[in-house]
Amino acid sequence: MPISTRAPRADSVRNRDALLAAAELEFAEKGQDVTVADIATRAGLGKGTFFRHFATKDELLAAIVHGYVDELARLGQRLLSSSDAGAALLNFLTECAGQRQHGGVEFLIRTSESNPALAELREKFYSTVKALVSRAQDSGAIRPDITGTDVILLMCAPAHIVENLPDAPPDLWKRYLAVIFDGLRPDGARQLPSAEFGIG
Amino acid sequence: MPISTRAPRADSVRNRDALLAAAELEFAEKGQDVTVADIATRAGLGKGTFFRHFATKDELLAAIVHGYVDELARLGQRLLSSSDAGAALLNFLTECAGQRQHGGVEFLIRTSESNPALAELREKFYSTVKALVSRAQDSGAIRPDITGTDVILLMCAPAHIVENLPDAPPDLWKRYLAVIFDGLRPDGARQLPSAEFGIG
Amino acid sequence: MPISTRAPRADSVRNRDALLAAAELEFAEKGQDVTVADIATRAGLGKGTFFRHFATKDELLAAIVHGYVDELARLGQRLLSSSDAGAALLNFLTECAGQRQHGGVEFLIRTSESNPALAELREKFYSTVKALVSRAQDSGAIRPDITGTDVILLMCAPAHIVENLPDAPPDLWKRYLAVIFDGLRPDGARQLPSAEFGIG
Amino acid sequence: MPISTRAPRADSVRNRDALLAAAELEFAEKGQDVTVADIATRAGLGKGTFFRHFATKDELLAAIVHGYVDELARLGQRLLSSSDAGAALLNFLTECAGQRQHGGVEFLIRTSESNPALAELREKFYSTVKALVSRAQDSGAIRPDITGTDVILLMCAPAHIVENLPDAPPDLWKRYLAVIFDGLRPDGARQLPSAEFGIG
DNA sequence: GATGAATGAGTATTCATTCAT
DNA sequence: GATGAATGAATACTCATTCAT
Repeated sequence: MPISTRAPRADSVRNRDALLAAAELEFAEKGQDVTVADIATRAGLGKGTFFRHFATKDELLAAIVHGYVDELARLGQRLLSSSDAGAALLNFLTECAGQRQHGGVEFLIRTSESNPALAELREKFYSTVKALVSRAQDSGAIRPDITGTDVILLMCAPAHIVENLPDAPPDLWKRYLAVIFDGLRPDGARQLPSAEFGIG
Repeated sequence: MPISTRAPRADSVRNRDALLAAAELEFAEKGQDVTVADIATRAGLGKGTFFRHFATKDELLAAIVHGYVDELARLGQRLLSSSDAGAALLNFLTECAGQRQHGGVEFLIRTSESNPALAELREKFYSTVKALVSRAQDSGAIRPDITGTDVILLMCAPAHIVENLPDAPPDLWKRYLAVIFDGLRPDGARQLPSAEFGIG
Repeated sequence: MPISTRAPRADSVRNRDALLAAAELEFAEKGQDVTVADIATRAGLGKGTFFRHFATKDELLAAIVHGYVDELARLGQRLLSSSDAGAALLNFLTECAGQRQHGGVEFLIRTSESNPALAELREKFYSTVKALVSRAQDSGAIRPDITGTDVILLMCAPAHIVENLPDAPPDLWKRYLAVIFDGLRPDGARQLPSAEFGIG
Repeated sequence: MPISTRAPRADSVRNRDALLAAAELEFAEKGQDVTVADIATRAGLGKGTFFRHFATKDELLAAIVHGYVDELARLGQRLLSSSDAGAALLNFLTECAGQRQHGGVEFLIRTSESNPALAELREKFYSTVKALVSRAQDSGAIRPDITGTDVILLMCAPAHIVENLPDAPPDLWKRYLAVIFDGLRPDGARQLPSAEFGIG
């Protein structure tokens, strides 16, 4: 098969990426009220093209989340071989909270099983986090009564706290990640209630 | 004057309360996308009745928030005279996070000055929290590098973390409040970044 | 029967008049977009009272028109005995166009037969105008090819022309009544088309 | 480029025209209370299609008025070079009053400056009428104490007079234009009151 | 494959009219 | 009799999704 069959595919990939990038920018600027038309226009494409790539607006959302969480999961995997397990977890959480689309993990947590690709990724992401937490606990950096589920849930808090906060410095979330991470440390840890809940 | 002259007004109050209650339930269930029609139906009333009581959907929201935050502000004021300042702050945060409509404080933080009653309440609430934090710091229960703004922002996190989480035990938020509160303690506190932001 | 039975009736009349007066003021201020609530409030009454006096908003409108047109019809009757028939017609048209509620005649013209009182009044009003026109023609003040119907229809024009005209002097309508009246005079009158239409 | 690339646009234009036509019919039948839904239905289209073509109900109105008045303004310009200035003005006024959508000029007079295209057209239209009047006065066909503003305002009267008049012959308005035009003639003209008002 | 026109269900809000008190 | 609370049909406008070109 000649090059001609590849050309449209290359175009198609480019369009898909353009839509994803445009959507991220739009979401970052306008929050949840973004319209499909806005995304398509920003990508320089027609609405019809949008729906050729994503059957649904939600599917685009899932694709964004997938790309984002996949990246984090890979990072987590890499950090599993770090020698300083406590620093590894902190690095990981910093990346998780710091990215533009922090909403990714939240979305992942709350999305139903309807999307198989996402469900699979979720398993991978969760187990990675749990492994990171486990190693950090073994190294004494994190208190032992904390579960992987706890960290997964607490992970989104710093970014959410500063979301939509007018006039806040852009790295304010680092401050709240620091507080929460201090809360995860063994120093002066008090007894925690209700441990029986596990996610994933 | 017999009760009969007040009766119609009593009905009206009952309806107003029904609308507020219905709205809280709907918000809790469906998030921010609740429709006026749903609220009215849930309250067993017609749409028109909704608008007799609240000129606008936003006005209802403001009313819910006001009632909720006002209660918390009063509680905070009472706790200011408690002898154990650390316990007082923890009690306060527990109340804040534990109520159904935890979104109230978040809403308060992000609302513009357009509603004077709410703006005034915000001042009162903020200064109460700051006073509680200050006293807790003086008593040594809270680390000194934390500001009132920090506590105001962190306050909403526990409830938000568990929001919309399927199958979670109803008091799971207490666990995350405990972690965050441990992070606010002086024990093993690490240096915090970017302190120059102040809210209110 | 003692005085007590008269008191409510006096009140009733007072309320009805208050509603009529309030409605005229509201219409004058806000045009056609007046609401029943506005009228009732301006009259210092409840909406329920409004509907006790007028089964329908339209019925109130009809009542206003009736009062207004009735006054004009009486004036017309009086002017029928004036010695100067031309001046009588001009006086009459001036009154018709000059009143606040000039819309009355228009309303009368366009209203269906559904309101018997109004239908009867219409007959009286029309015949009065026709008589005034006829006398003016006999006296030579008005051209002979003009019908009563013509005058009835032209009557509303001056007031309508200046209606809703921003910054116009309040008596601008007199200017256009003068032009139209000059057009009704015999001097230099040209042939008129299509005379076969008769109203009333 | 074959026709096929233009075909979708042709459809769109057809729909736009259908909406304009439907709107004119609806306005003519029901006055100002026409609903967007009615217009769309009459055009055989969905509501959404209406808003694809006109961002707002008012914008459609403006489009109708613009098309109509623009045509009249062009006619007026052409008539400016006619040799019989009096006949030219009468022709012009006949066209103005005779069109279905006579409301255009009225709308133009009363519309605020919010629409720049319309504001510009208004200037053009006004100056054209004023020029026609001026020429007619110079030729002795029109009395000298009449202003362009007077003619602009009087212009709408014939059509308005017969508007919504049941059972009236369709050209009845010509009769009232004739009367008014006779009133504009110098023959037997009486003194006019209050000349100091100027529009445009 | 790409485009953008068409669609129509959905949303907040208004207001004449009814009815319980 | 008076009141004003309740009602719900009606209205302009939005937006995800479909489909003809």
